[in-house]
Amino acid sequence: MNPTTPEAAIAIQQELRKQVVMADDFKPLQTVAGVDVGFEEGDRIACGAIAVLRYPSLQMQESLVIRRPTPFSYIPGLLAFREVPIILEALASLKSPPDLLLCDGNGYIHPRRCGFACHLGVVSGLPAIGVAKTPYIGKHEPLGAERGAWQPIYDAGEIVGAVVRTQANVKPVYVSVGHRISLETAIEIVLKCAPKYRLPETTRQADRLSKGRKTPVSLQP
DNA sequence: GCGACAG
DNA sequence: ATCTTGTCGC
Repeated sequence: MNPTTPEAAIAIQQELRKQVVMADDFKPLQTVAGVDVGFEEGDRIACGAIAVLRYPSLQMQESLVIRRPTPFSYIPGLLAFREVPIILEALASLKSPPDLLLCDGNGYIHPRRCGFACHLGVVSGLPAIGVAKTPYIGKHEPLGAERGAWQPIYDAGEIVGAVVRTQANVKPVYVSVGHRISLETAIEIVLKCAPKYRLPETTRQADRLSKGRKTPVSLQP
């Protein structure tokens, strides 16, 4: 699972995509985890963070941060090979594995239908959802301004994900299947995890941790 | 052929 | 992703 060339990495993605399960396959959620990777010293150090929250209260249950040398530079389409290894290592150190992962980055919204969330979901075996902050591929109809509004994203005649408005009059997020979940359920969970801010609470906490911040970002100020 | 391109 | 202050608005 450690490709030396982009071609080898692409070959791995094409194998992993066959293992992606795009239907709900998990027990009632008790915990959801946000995963994020930040970088320091201008890309030399990768900082992997995981925030495990209880569901649906979204109260922090466990968090963890680890630092490792950065494998290689970012290549569009191959983000997972740069960030999945450190997250896998962090996951293995948790007291108890989360019931579902909310990833920073796309899942099925990917040129080969195997973005970060699919990749991490398959190799970890855990249910996963992709939540990206900016568009990557595909097109969609205009989106309503109210919280909860969403539109499917199409690419090559296929629905690959959805643009979802998590807060009224705020930029939407891009949601897609990672592993062991349907797009419909993924949208529902993302909305439940983002009751107050644009990004899911899981992602916000993991992001805070990966940036070395110590004080929790407020959920109820 | 010429850009665009998650984090 | 990261480099970076103040500033406009609710």
